[in-house]
Amino acid sequence: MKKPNAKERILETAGELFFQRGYSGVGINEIIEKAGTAKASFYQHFPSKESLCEAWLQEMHDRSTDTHARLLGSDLSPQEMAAAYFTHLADFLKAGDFRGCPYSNTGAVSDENCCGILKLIRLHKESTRKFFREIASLSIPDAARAEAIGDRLFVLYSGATAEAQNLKTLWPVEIARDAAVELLS
Amino acid sequence: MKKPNAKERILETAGELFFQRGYSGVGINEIIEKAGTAKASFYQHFPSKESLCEAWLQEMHDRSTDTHARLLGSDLSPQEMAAAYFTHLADFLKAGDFRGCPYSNTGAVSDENCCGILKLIRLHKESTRKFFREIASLSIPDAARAEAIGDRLFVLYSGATAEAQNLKTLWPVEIARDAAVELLS
DNA sequence: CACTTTACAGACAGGTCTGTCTGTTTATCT
DNA sequence: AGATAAACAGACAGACCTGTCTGTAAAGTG
Repeated sequence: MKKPNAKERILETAGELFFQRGYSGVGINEIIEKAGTAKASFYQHFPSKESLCEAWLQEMHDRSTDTHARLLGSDLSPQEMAAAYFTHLADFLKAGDFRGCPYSNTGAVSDENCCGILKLIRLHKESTRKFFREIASLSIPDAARAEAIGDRLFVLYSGATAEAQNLKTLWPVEIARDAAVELLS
Repeated sequence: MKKPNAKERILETAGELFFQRGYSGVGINEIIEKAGTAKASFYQHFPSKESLCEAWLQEMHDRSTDTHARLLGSDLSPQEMAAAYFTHLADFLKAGDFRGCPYSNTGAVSDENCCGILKLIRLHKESTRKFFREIASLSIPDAARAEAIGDRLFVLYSGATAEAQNLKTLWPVEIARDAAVELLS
């Protein structure tokens, strides 16, 4: 517990740095220095910086999948689920200096060459969209309408994250949460 | 008209490149090569790459201010104004290979050192927020409610732009436009 | 014509980046 | 103890970056 192996230390350190300063703003040298490993060790575990980024995105995606499942499996009402998820976002942003969505931020500096990264971003976004659609389907009988409302929740969530980052404030999240609760009532 | 001066050529070329590949993905050397100027000429007009970025953001902001004023001064209904603005966004994204919001994308790679850039981003975002609040105030008598609805439109607009970029598709814009029209009715 | 401004051409310095390489040290397992 | 795997340390190459510098050519103005 005190001393995980090199791969885990690299992944954890890189995650923090990528999140704080963006994928393109952090170099391998800084990562290995802060993780306390040698460069050779890094390239033994990850063939490239890009693959490290993919591992990071995948790890976060797995965690968020768990969160979605836990919320959907809870006994909260749909409105409460959505509200809890937006509150979770607010806590996340507050704790992380309003750095916004790691997926969107990474996508903003990835060209079409990084297709592995772009694929993971889309995977996560579609998964989040599906999560909101499922919430919506719990309180809206009409399936087509539920899908449309779920998509609206998704767009609200994304906009709240983006603008909280740009403006370094929490009101977009609160606005989006209120709108989401209204949409589900 | 065929041959603007060096400064304008640099600004125009840099604008296209920054938009297509992001601020951090484009170097001075490429800009001046594509603009057909010398490096010395560049540094005669712009003290740094960062100041070039600020000029670019400022230029776009001025244009969007015009668009806002024109829309607000038109004889369209509030719903039509919002719908037109989202349609404008759809056209913009389609024409630009779904590169998303230049301000948000630039902000994602700027740290707190680039305070001039960050200030312009916030300026533009607050200005867009105000634009949506004014639209909302045209169809919602209660001032406080109008402000809240305007903020929702703003968050929807931002989320639509972000997710259209991530997913390379137009449905977030259509979803947001429908939601906006509903909010204003 | 002389002068000044503007732009061109491109070398250069000093730094950062990814990724490769050589070699040493530590830990684990039989 | 001996063997094997993992991690260490760090130099190095090659590319790219911003910004500075020297010098030349063209264009407008008195």
